[in-house]
Amino acid sequence: MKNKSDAKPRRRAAAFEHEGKVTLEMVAAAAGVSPSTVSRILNGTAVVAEAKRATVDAAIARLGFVPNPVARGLAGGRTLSVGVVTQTIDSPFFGSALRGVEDELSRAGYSPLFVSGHWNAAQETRCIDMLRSRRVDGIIVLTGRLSDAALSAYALQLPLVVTGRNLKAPGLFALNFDNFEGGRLATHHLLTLGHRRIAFIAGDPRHPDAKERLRGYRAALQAAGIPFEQDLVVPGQYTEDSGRMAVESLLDSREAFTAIFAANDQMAFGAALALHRRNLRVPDDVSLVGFDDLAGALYTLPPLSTVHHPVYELGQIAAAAMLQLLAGEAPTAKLPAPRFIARESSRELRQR
Amino acid sequence: MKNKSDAKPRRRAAAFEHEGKVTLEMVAAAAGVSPSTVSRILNGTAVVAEAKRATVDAAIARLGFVPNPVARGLAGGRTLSVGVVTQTIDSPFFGSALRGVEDELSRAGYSPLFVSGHWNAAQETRCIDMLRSRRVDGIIVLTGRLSDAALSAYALQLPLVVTGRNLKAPGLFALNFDNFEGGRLATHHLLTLGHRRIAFIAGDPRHPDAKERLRGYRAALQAAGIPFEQDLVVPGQYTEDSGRMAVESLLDSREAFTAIFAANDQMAFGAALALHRRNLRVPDDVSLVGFDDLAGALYTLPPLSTVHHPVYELGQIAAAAMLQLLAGEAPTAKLPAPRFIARESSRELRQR
DNA sequence: GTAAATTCTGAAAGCGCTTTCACAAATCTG
DNA sequence: CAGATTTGTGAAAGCGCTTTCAGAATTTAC
Repeated sequence: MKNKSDAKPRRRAAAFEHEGKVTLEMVAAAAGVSPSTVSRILNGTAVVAEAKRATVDAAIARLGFVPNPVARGLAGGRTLSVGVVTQTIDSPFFGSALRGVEDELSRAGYSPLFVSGHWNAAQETRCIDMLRSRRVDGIIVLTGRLSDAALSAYALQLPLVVTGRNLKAPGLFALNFDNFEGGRLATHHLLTLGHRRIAFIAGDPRHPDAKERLRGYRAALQAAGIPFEQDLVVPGQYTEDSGRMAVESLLDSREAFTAIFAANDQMAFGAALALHRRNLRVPDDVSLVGFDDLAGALYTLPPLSTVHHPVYELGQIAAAAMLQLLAGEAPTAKLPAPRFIARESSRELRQR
Repeated sequence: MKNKSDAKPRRRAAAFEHEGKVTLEMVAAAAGVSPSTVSRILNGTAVVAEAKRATVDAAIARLGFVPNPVARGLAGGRTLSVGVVTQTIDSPFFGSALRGVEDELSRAGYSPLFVSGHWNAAQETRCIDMLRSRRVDGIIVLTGRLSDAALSAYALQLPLVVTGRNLKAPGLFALNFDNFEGGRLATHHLLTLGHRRIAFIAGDPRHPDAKERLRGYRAALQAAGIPFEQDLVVPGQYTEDSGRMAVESLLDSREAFTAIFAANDQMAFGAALALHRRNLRVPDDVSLVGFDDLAGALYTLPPLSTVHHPVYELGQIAAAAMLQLLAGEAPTAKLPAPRFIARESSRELRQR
């Protein structure tokens, strides 16, 4: 009795399955060849006589046959899917990257399998194990907290593309953006406008990108002969709210500044709100620049000056590199260099 | 020779595969039982003697066995994965929903497979076919352009959860937000503040939600005894830029208005920019309200008054409903009712 | 105490495809 | 033109699991 009710959904599922599904075997029968031959034609694994190939192609078309990726995965070890470890699927930053991955992968008939690591090494490890158990052909890791050593170890087992770090290891391709140069560019922009006291809202120091952006800030300062002041640097977490709080603590500290460089756009958005609340106008009272050039940066009031980070391309290039790895080639692609986009949130310093 | 280089990556992939993978068969051998028994214990398909169950559990733990979902999918028809047809993976709106889906699904050991339909019926059809070929156990369709008839047909073949429409069909569960009420609420809010000439930036009329929101706007107007004016409604596409253009055309038309209700937040963001460019201040010169309560609505200048749309919950509930469908139960969940969130972009009308 | 009904469990047949293996046919040597 | 190569193809063995089927071991019934 218990059994009966248990079986019900399963039986229903089974009924769903065999719904007019055309199998390779049926194609073989229809074309009068063996399944092996059909498989070979499908995969281009071996040369097949032109006549047979034509017959089989015709049969495939006539029957509307679509190979079953699940069976393929079991038999061949290839699933035509690649895992993508992202951090937060609903962030404007990763969203673009995922879209780039998706577009590029689907062009080659691959499907992405997205999982979120939530900036947590343990979680990321679990994600990767899950992806492996699902037999993905390769994994793209977008930034994250996993150690280089851990990643290198995984790369021994299946092709890996990682972003946000510089790392050389067998079976692994790393794609990095020049965050240092970006940080330098943004700071340089403010310096050019005459700003001398530039506050910096930093990202989490565990992030290599965050560290690099800070390094760029310091380098630009140094190049301009301006001493670095620790008190002008406030910590943030790459979220809007942390940007807001950073500005508040900055204002409370009574440290003088005429410009703010936020290590990412999201924090810049928060910073803008905090300034607004204190009746400070951007850019008249304070110049504000961000980093990443998120889609939203165009629609803040005023539109945000920022460092363009080609996030969509990042996803695309990472996916293309994965495809190359899978094809046994060695990817060489690089990300475009950072560009600063001056919009309306920054202006020349005027004497007050 | 050609063959040799072709074979290389494949062989490498094969080497990756058999990397210390523990199979069910090995567990069976270790526990001294048959594979069937192990399978039964894994799936709870039948009662197994307590002693054996213990031995097998021990063996599973000792060997660190993890069942292979691919094989399971082939053999049993269940893949523990559900397809999610979204429209744009990098939209702030869908991002939240996807996150809700992901969180809820993973709680039950299922994985989501995200694909983007890009507001295009043909593309969505392709996505669904792809998901079916990958043997997902069910599909969640977030809004989209597919006809109700097409969805009902799919629902006959595998469990379906759809959002953004009211639809009753076997094997299908529809989850809808009360967009009419939301539209009414937002308009009512502006009316309460004394506004009489309220412009409406509409969404694509092919969207049922967009139509409902407009209907809500009209209903509120009517309830207040204010005649509807076609010239105060301008078309948009749910994107920031379309919101910007809508306001520009509105301003160019010289139609008088004191408030704007944008049918979604993204258009409200664009609208805010357009107003700013024309030196109109929000909310002093024009009140502005949106719809959706995206994460970004908190960080616009000024923070946007809007209708809260529980998008994350939408994803969660959709996923939970799918899980119920899969378990053979009939879901009954409903979305919370719309709430209006008054922030700082709207204020009482003052005589000018 | 035997016949009948219940459990529990293993053998074996797939799921839909890939891939080795071997063999027949075609092509090439000298 | 016999022997050595090189194709092109089919048979069959999996991939790792689920699930029927039927037999063995218990339990229940009369």
